[in-house]
Amino acid sequence: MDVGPRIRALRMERGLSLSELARLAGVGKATLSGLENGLRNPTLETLYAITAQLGVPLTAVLSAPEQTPTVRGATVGATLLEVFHDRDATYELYRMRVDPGPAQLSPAHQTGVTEHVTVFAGVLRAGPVDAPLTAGPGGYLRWAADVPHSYATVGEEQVRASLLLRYPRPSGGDDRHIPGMQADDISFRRPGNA
Amino acid sequence: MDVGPRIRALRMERGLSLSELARLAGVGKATLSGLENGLRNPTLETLYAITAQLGVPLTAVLSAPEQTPTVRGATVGATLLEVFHDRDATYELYRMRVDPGPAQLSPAHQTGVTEHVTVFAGVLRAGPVDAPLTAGPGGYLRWAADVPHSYATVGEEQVRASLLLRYPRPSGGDDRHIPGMQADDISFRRPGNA
DNA sequence: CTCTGGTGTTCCGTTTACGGAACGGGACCG
DNA sequence: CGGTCCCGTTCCGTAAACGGAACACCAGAG
Repeated sequence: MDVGPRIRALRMERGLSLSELARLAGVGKATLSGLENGLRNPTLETLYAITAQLGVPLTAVLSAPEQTPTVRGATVGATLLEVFHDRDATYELYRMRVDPGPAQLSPAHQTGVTEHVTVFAGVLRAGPVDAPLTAGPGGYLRWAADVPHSYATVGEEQVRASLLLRYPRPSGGDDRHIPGMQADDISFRRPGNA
Repeated sequence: MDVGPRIRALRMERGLSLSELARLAGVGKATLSGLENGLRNPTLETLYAITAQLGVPLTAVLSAPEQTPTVRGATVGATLLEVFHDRDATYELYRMRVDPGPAQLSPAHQTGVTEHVTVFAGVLRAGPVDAPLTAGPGGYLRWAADVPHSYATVGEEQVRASLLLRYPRPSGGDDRHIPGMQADDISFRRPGNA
């Protein structure tokens, strides 16, 4: 939630001095300085004026820290994940690459979480450690993610897939649908290949 | 940037009264009330206390207003957009549905922004208003989005597509690749159908 | 009807984020 | 050396976001 370092990094990237950015954004130098150093608690208005001038949305400086696990590549040949997440925090979309080698393990998530994987390339064997599933290109897997689970390639080909992490609905709690968005919508399945 | 309505909606979803949420979040009722009604310009600290209590990340209530056009269903048969966005704010992914009828218009975005559309179903005619492009199922379109552009169906079938909004790289500025993510990765194209 | 317990809004004194100006510190030049 | 021109930080009066209390309103109970 401390946006200071991020703001400063973005400003530096653009080769702007503090004075310049303050002038461009129409905020006081004192404000920007204090903000970058974490000495102030900016209002949305102030923060927006600055991020808009930097050309990034507010969300760029507000990483949701504990909400996005982001298990990015721990060891060599490990899985590599890229992150999307929706605004209601009910699901997160990852790009996954699994390289040949020992299986990648993922700890149990909170109860109610489900994982949906659609394979693009390669053959993936993934799911609960005691009952993994297998899918090839175009294939689709799904499992409850409240137990430890694993990902591994079958054969020597790298696997490319999408991974959808579904969190239980904040209210209600049924798992039937995401409002305005069907699971199929992001399953990357070939059209006409139900 | 007016987070009020979103906060109120989230609170309602959870069946919380204003007084309850204010107490849970440790903020004054006056603050929450004024905030929901857009009469105040909250600090990050205040906003975070509330969103944390609602169980959503800050980003859930901060739709980047003019950065995400989000032309959600203005008129009957209008386009409907669903949002993803990455954490580096270099691209945003939408699901798009275009219903038959008059073309949907979108104003120019900031310079350097490109749009990439991949059609799932139906036939789409979209692009700069003076030079639209056409694509059917599996087809792919791309154009610079710094001019007004439009979306329309060809024929009476509803169009379903993905829309990728690419913002210019903060540093560098070339359009060659998204770090760790190739355009192809999210093009929804059929594998083996370059 | 009155009373009680809840809602959300408004009043108001306190706290604090705000921007302009003043400041200290280098880099460069004469 | 002094003078100039940037940088980023600190000072300080003003504007505004803050929380607590008072308020108007409504629903149900007695």
